[in-house]
Amino acid sequence: MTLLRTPRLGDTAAHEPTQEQRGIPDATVARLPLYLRVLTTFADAGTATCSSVELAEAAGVNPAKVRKDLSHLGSYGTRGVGYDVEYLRYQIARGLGQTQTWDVVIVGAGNLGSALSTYQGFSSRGIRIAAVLDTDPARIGTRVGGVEVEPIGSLAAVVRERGIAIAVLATPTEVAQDVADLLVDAGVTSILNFAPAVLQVPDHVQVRKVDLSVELQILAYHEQRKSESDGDLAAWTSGRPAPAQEVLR
Amino acid sequence: MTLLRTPRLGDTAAHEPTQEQRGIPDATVARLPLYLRVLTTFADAGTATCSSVELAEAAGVNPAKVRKDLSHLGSYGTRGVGYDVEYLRYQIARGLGQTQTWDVVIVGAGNLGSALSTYQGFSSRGIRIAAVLDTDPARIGTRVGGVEVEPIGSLAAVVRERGIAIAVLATPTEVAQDVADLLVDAGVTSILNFAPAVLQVPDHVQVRKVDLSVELQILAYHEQRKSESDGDLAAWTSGRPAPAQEVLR
DNA sequence: TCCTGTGAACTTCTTCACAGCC
DNA sequence: GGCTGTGAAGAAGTTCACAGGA
Repeated sequence: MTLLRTPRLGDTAAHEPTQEQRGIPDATVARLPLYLRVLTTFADAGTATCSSVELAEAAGVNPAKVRKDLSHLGSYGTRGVGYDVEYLRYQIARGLGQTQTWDVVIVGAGNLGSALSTYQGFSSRGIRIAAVLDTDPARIGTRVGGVEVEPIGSLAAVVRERGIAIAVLATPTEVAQDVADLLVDAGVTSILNFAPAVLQVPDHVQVRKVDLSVELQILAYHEQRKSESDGDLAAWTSGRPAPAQEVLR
Repeated sequence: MTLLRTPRLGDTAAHEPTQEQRGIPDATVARLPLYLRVLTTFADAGTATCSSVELAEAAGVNPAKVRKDLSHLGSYGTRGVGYDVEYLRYQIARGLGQTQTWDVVIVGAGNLGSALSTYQGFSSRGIRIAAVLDTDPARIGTRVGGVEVEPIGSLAAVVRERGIAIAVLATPTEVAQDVADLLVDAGVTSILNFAPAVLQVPDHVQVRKVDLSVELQILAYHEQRKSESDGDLAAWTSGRPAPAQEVLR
């Protein structure tokens, strides 16, 4: 047995990313808002200081992960003591870009769009619903969540005048790509897509997708596995008929 | 310097996971529903066969990833040819546990709960909204998406009688933990949580969280980075005042 | 003593590249 | 020749464990 190892790439330390602040890992970015929320509850409760363990417990993650995550922002803790709640809160907010408020346009004033428009909790997280658009004349002019629904034709003007970079796509799937094209043309560079469609957009536009049925399908997969190991290991061949939900307790 | 290394765990190869079918990687499970959807559009278009490249393009992922993902289910392709659309569709559905329909209860008939109740597209993915519950007397008895809203007191009976394992938590944050406790007591073992709260549940209950503001906050973070590198590298010190959104094109 | 910050081990996921079969 | 299935490399993320400052 030889155990030869090819040399590793990525050892080109010649041009390091300069310093901190050059790119926080995706996984960390996804957790920072969670820490922020926890710190806000701490602050509301009058807690001035917290340890990584306390933060971790409240956020439901591993303490080492908290420390590693925070270390990507800088060294804002004090050894032997912990983190100053207010100071850390500010630093995370700054790292996330929450020192400014981001105006967002929602396209689609259906059930989901309306739900999002009325969602309490955006404003305290640096998000403001600046406009809601729809094509349906019956919806245009009505108010959802304090914002008047405007025709989709206003998109370009709305984006330009209100300096909007982020859009929420909450239309039916069939028109999702067309709306995405309109958004890109209007100058939007980030799209949160609730339609179960793969959007085609230029490279400079980022898309995040939230797929509600996928989430349930994932849960269903794990439920299936539970019920498989839950006694009836027996039926385990191939396309056995659906075992009826009563089996699931 | 000693360089002592604690012995490695996980070398107990004595009890290997037996075979395939023992656990599909999480990342793969999260993508299978996407493939399923693509295959359905292929089938609707009359396509009988497809390659990993075609599937990958339609799903917006890397072809190698598609093949690796599918290999976790078994060997259902034909070398030199590709995959039979119908056959693969069935195999993925089976792998995901979609040969049966999963009844789901939604708790909270507010805007979000209503939006979910009326969401078209669950049914074709093996999900059926079996019940919608709320505490508000004004909502009880009304119909959302063809289902009559029932009082939260019916939870235990509903879960038992309809054999429900999966719940959607779409209540205000303040009551989320209380409702989660009720769900667990009623026998629910999977929760899709839309409330921005970290739920405390027993080990046998799995929780997936969808946090709408977090998604927007992540997009905002990347927007911030774009605008930083977009010319004004200059202002890069510390808590500089928000640069007004006009900068963002 | 306590708790952060971090190198390094470990795990998981992604991508490459090619052997093998049609 | 074309395309799958997969070992192995590479990248990213997680966790451990401990050095070191308060």
